[in-house]
Amino acid sequence: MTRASPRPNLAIGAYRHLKRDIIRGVYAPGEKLRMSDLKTRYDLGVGPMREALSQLVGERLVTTVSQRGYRVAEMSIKELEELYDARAQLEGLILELAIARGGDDWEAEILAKAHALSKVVEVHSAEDMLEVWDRRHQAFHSAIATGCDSPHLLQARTWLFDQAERYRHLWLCQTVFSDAALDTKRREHAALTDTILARDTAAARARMREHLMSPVPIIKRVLQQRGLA
Amino acid sequence: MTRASPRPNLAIGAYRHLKRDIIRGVYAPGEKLRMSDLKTRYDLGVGPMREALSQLVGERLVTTVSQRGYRVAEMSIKELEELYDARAQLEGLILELAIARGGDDWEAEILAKAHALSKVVEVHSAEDMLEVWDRRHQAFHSAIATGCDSPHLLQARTWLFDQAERYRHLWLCQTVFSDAALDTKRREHAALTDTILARDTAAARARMREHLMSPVPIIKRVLQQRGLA
DNA sequence: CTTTATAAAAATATCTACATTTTTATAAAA
DNA sequence: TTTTATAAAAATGTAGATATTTTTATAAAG
Repeated sequence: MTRASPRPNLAIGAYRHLKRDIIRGVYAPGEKLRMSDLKTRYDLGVGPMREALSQLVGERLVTTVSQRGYRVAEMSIKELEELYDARAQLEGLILELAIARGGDDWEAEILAKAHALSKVVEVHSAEDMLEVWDRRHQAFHSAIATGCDSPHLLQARTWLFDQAERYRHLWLCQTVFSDAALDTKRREHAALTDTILARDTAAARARMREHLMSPVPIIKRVLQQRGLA
Repeated sequence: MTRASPRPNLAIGAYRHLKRDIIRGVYAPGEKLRMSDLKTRYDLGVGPMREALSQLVGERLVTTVSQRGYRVAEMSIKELEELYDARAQLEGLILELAIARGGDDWEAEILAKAHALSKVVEVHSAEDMLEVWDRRHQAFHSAIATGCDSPHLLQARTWLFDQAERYRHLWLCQTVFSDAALDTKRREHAALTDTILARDTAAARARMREHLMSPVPIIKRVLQQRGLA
């Protein structure tokens, strides 16, 4: 009988909650995070709140200068472009390794996840985009990546994803896919899956890059509208 | 006149100090980090110490379970092998991008750093390995990587390096290079530099991988001697 | 108008006391 | 011997008080 899992301490809840709020754009890029406000919003004292912030600093979603408080990390078009390029590059590497290393179970998992994703035939709201489509979308891509059989590369991938998530959130909230757009995405995913199952590395990499970069112009426009250079 | 930089808070110093101690093996893998001991050793109270630990948890050098305290992350041969493979893969990607993107200044910087590294003609102690040779060695490799022109990929690289640093430390402390070994390393670095300057991506990648993986058998033996599977 | 100086208000960072949880030591039962 | 129960000791986590630093508001000087 293993020991029961202890109740998570307050810092853990605050970390999760604040991280989620940052990603969802509750705070503007560069916005000051004042302790008096945070204590109230997340219902805890200074100590655990500072712990949560420390972790988010380590994750680069929050910046800090001693005695000058904490701020949400900035966003910019320049960062967007470089970040998405970096993600596409790493995803290409991971995909190549997965194609070389992944077995039958890996293929089966991709097909299962692609199927679940394709079953989303209509979305009505930004909430649907986030909670329904994008969950399955992420699961699909994770299934592909898992074949690389490298926990550390997957962690680096996760970190880049976390950095990109604020930008992705802009895209997903801005964009409610029409039926036609969903159909287009379904085709993209199917074509990507085909190249992967065919173990055609070059084609898979090209499709993956194109697929990953497709939200960039949309996000760019949103950032421009918000006056972020 | 810009504002003076405020004095770093206590958590920052503790973070740096503890991180350094972990990397240098002051604590064994998996060792319990007891707050009463940490407070004394790093001369501060619970609050800032917990902040420092939070950041190290985010960096995966420390693990924690609520109510059960903190521990230094484990090490293993399995992790060593996967981590070094991941590093070699990412370094290969970064090298390929650097060769495609780097200009004349980048080449000049590599030559300068290679030159400084080659000037180390003898090392007498583990301290020399760390403070003299390895500083220049890291600077050489960083100069190469910088050409990829992707801050996010470089950050992912840094994170992998941090994960590897405990393992590297075992190697560097275990291994005081003889003059002959230094000469061999010098040749490796020169050959690597040649392939880079020749913009021969395939050859450069192959040499880089071989070079990066060369400490693995040594580290493996050290881990085995210490009973880490 | 801008700059400088000052005081007050607000924010930041840390320590300590203390409630809660976990671990350790010990004794008894199986 | 191992397992169980109990109490004591130790460790963990947090709130609140407080010292320090920064920011804001205001007035005076240039």
